[in-house]
Amino acid sequence: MTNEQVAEILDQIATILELEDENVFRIRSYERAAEAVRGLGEDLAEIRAGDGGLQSVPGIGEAIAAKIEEILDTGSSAYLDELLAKYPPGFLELLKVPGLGPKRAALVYHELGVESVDELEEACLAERVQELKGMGEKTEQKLLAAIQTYRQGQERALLGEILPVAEGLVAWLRDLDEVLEADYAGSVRRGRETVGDLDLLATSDDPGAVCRAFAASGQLREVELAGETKVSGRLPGGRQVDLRVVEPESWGAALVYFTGSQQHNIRLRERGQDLGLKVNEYGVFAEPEDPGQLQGECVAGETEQSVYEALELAWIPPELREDRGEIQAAEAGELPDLIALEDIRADLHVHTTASDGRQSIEQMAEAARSRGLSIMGVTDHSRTLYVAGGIGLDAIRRQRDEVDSLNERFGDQFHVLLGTEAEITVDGGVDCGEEVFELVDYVIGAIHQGLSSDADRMTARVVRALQTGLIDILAHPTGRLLLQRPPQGLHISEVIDAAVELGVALEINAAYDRLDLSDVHARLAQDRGALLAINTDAHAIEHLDFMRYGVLTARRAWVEAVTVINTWPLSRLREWLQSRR
DNA sequence: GCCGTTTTCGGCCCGACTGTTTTCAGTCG
Repeated sequence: MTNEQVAEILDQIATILELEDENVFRIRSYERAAEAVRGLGEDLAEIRAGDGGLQSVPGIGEAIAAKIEEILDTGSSAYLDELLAKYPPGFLELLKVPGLGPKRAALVYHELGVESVDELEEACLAERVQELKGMGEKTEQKLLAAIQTYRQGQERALLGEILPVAEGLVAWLRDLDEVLEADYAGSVRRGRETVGDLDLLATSDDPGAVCRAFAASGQLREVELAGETKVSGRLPGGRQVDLRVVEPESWGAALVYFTGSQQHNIRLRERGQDLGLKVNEYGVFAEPEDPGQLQGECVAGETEQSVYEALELAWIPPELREDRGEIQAAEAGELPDLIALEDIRADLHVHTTASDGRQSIEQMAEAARSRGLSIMGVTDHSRTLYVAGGIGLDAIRRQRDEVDSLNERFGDQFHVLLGTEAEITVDGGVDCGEEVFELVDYVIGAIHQGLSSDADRMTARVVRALQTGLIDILAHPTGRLLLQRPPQGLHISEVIDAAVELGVALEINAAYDRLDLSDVHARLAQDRGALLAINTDAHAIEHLDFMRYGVLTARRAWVEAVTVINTWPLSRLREWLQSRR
């Protein structure tokens, strides 16, 4: 049972409790527990066996701990099964239709016997929904439109697909005369690996004008809602976009509010309550002096710093705003000094035409240099990876000569290291013979084949490969492809421990469909004392720009520059590689 | 259901928008 699977069960329980009109705080507890589980780097089984057990996790108490233990032992929850039995199979799908929440889903089920999205559509077309209490003709039409939206699918998109779009829209907004400031917020600003929609924020003395201009701009395929302070619509690809425009004095408060995860925001507001302050998207407000007033004096709001300061907290970087301990750290003045893109000197995982890349070593090196890097490592695939044009000894000899002459030309301006991306074989061997090992400066180990074996065997295979002493960096450790292929069943905790013991650096592969290690795993790795490497795995010049996604993931993992070998100067990097031989 | 330098019981974030309503429920973020 993976943490994600357990989290999904907890979420399902919460969803059905909503249908049952249960106590909202009980529902929130399940939701918070699910999020807490998703934020764990270690497997639940491991935490269960450790000090304090499952209840050491904030948000998991006696009752939910018992349910998680049952899920870990049996693979399911009797409580969930009991709840599910009250509804037809597939009923929960109904709740994915935008605008149809638990109350109305329960209503159409009990009153009309609607059990699925298809049946909901039939009921709407038959004009039976509008006869229900609290429903009407307009609601029915909206539901029909929402069903179409739902069927177009694409619940989430990759960060790397959305971030450039967000930047384009922000630039467009900033160009408007009426706009004072503009930025993107939401999960994009937090740097989450996938995002559901795009949140934009702007300030203006004339919000209505900004909204009208945006709605009429042609940036959106369709406009779903256009008010004086808010515009909702869909991008040409169908992705949802929300723009909110606030007065300048609320800029910071709005940015905080629209950036933080729901749990982070709840924590902030609870903290405000404790301090006698009310926090909302317009500012931080003192208690009203006389009871007649709705709202007290505004004590902060123009900048994010002012909002956090009013809550007696240090400013929290957006990537940390997930309720994963950042508020406690900000209170104690113990926030990490997060790595930044400017800290990166090297990209150590780059392919060329020698295997399956599109450009030569020289072209990739020039491109890396023009991007401000001072070191690049060439790591074409090793021979056994036929499908990617893996190369053998002769080709690596030629690369060695080419790299050496390039370095002569670059002098101390830039340096190319020669590596190899060596295949980890099914038996835990490393496809890197003695002669190749002597020719290269370092070895990246990776698995591309035989991905289907079970977790115990997979873990043993990777650990054995690390123990050969041949590998300096373990590439994309779990092999996941976001929205396509789940991570390997791999006991990541054991792999991390082995990496720490053997001094192997674990990669955060920055390709935005991988981001592997993930944020939670990278955080665990740093906590355990592992070294990390952030590499683009570029197969073409433009892929070198993926570095930002790797850095965002590292920041979400609370990673500091000192942990990441790509931030080291050449002398230190060389020293480290030498010491491993 | 969780949690606690004011509590082991009694609290628990806040607001916008919409459509249906004579004052509010549902949904969303």
